[in-house]
Amino acid sequence: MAQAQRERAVRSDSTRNRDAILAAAAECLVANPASSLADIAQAAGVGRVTLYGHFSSRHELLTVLLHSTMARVEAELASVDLTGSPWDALDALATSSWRLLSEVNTLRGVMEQSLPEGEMQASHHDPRARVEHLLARGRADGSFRTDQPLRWQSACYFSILHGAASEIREGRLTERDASKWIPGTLRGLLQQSP
Amino acid sequence: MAQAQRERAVRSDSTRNRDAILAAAAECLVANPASSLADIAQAAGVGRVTLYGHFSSRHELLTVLLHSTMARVEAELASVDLTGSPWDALDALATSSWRLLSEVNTLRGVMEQSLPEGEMQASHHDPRARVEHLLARGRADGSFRTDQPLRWQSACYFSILHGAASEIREGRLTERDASKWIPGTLRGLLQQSP
DNA sequence: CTAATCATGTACAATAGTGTCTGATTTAGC
DNA sequence: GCTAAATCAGACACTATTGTACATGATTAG
Repeated sequence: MAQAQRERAVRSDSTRNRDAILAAAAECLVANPASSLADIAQAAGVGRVTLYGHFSSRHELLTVLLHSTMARVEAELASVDLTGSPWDALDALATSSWRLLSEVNTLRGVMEQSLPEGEMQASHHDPRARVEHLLARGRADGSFRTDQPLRWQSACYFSILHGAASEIREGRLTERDASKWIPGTLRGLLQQSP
Repeated sequence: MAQAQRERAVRSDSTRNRDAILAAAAECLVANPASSLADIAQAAGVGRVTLYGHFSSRHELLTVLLHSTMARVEAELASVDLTGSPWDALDALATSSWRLLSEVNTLRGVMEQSLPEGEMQASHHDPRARVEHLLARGRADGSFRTDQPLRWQSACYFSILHGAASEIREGRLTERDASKWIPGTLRGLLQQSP
């Protein structure tokens, strides 16, 4: 078996269009979760039928998009050095990933109501696990406050990141400002109460 | 003018059904923003045509629902005593309103993508104005940290409340726990850094 | 240049939601 | 009990989206 004959290599514009479709899908769906495939195809600069040449259904497009975005997040997160103090690790993790994390979060929401029911359990590593691991370390060595459950602190962490992304989408905040205020806010969230 | 003859009073089951429809709409739309009018009518225990007897279109139902929910929020917020210390006022405001606030926030999101474009500017008082007024007072008297913009702190305030509501919807948090952890978290958000 | 691959446009069927109309039936106010 | 008001079920036209089929035109590797 194993592709007996690949008489021709994959055409270059094919992969280029495929990437354009995925990029356009991410952009459209984040802006408006109810975007149709026609909208996405138009935003990608291809015909609607071409989209079906690459993804056999809306469901498949969403699935591939979610997985590819999560893979980018994983790659980004894996490259962050978390060996320093919990505070430094927190800053590094947040500033390097808040943008992507909120995107994957939004896409996850789109899929949840696009799929019949259920499905969706975290594919690969849940980014939350990484955050909670860091939180556990900071709590263990006395850096972070421990009068609140770890799960709650994790939820607040993502709430802040997601909220910042929303503010940006609605034009009330710039990316630069978000990057500037997020670290200090997360510190306030986790430091011991006086 | 002014209803020349009201030969009959409004029938009681009519207003009862109207209320049931609004309640069901809030419940359905928060759970699934793409709920159809048929879903809502069924959840309210009435026929689909009866719904059209009360609201001439999906748009009108959403508008009335948003306004009525915001009116409840306004009433709830107006009854909160904010004259004490900024910290106490913050606790009171958050614990008495986080549930409703997140509901109105979700409905606002549903409407934004259901209306053609634009519209939607805050009807009546934006609940945010009330929060920002309190924030301004706490910043002025030195209670809250001032090394971050007021708008950012306001955004974080709503992010925490909205995030807590999301966690509850997904079953990872109970209402009791949310009420327990929210005040302490908001304090950490606003207190001076050490 | 050549030939296979891919993109394109149009057309079509199937499905789902919206909004309207009809007539029959039940309900509640007086 | 009478009567107006409100409900209900079913059917209809309209629109939008999804997914498929087919014939034609463009692109690119070799």
